[in-house]
Amino acid sequence: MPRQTFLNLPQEKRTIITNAAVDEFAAYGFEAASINRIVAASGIAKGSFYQYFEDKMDVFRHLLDLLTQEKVEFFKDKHPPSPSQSVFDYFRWVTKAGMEFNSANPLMVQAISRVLFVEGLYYGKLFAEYHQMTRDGITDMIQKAMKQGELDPSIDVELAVMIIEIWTNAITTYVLDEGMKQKDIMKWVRSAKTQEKIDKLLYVMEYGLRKTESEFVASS
Amino acid sequence: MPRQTFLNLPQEKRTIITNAAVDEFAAYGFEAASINRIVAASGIAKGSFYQYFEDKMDVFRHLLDLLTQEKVEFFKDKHPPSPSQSVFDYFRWVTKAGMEFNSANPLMVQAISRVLFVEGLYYGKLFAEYHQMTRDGITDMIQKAMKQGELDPSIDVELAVMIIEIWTNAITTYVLDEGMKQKDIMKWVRSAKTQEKIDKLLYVMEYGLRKTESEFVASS
DNA sequence: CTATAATGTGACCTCGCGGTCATGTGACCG
DNA sequence: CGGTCACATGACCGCGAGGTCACATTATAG
Repeated sequence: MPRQTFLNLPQEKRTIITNAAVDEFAAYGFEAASINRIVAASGIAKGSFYQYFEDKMDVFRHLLDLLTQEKVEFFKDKHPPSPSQSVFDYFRWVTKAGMEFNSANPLMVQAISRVLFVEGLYYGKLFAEYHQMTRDGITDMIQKAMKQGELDPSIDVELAVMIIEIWTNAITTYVLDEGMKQKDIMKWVRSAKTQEKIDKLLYVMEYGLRKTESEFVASS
Repeated sequence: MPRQTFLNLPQEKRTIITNAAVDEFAAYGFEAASINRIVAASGIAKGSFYQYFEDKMDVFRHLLDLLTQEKVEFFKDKHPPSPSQSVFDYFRWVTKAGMEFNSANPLMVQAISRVLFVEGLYYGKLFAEYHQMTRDGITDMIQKAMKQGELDPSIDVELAVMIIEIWTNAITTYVLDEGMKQKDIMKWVRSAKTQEKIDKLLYVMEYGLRKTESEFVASS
């Protein structure tokens, strides 16, 4: 958690510092991110930085909190198109809303996901928590779908979770990597071509997953 | 390329140094890998290290060469089970043979893939080359399959390549991450349970991909 | 045995890192 | 006005990094 001193700062100054940190983490990841560069980019003294944050991890946590908060804010107004959707429709909706959010905050998302999923893979506790949360969410979704009779109950849940997780990460990575090359990432994300590509990806996944366990056993 | 001095070394010594480098890169990635630790683990002087290699990148390139060479060696004796396979059978075979190779050289593969795919994503030329090579290989495979009438020619090739690539990476990561937790990675990879899981993954992918473009358009 | 070339060595260099702290500054208050 | 308190500052610290180099050691050749 940032120190009180930071919270007392005028919002404008906080924003400058936050943005500098986002840029730095997005560009260099956690290990290689340099506090010297962050303070230089923010136009503050190094001593000030350490009046605001305990250490490097503390800034990063702050960014993570900000992102979470903004994501909650973003999804608060949105409602899934219809109450009794199929899981796949729901998942498609979540994916697309997520893409909208990511393209509205590309650098922020890139900074976080780079640290959490890339470096975190190798030395992270934060990552382990996040990872488990995601898996739990997906597991719930699948089990709910089974109870509603949308998915064959003999399906391998663990496997389905893995598949959905992989796809989610792959799509996020794709949107960030490809989208960042564009002049206007949001325009690119919303373009018919991109949307069609994502639809196809989801479709392939959905179609594969719909096959039941029994069918697999029978056909293999 | 390593210096001549290194090539003149007795093989045993070269192996010690190589292994130390593999351990280091596997444990820390490229940026955070320490030449001090490598020389300490190898029992050589730092000066000697710089008589063998130009710099840090040079050792890594050497490991990459070694891996490539060993992979070629490994696949040389193996033959795809039957000459006129379907692409999917062929792909399944490649995937499984790759898993065998990876579980025979887990640390080496982990070191390389960590640097190339994880860190390389963000600052790599080496990665870009490797990436393109993989994509080209997969593209060839798909186009060949189309000409042989195994795949609907209206399929989106670029999309299919993307899907196959994602799966390959996901499976490699899964095998390394999960397998490294086991006592005997090779035993784990060869176990019926693991094989079944991989079969299912490939099956989901295959089934989704088999749907033709036209069917997709019709159903969406 | 001597001359020469090839290897081995670790003290040393510079650099930038994360982090500290004594001191400066200015707004507010009695 | 003096005193206090929150905030600002940048010189400074220790560390470990990648990399160098003058010198010691060993192998080879005549």
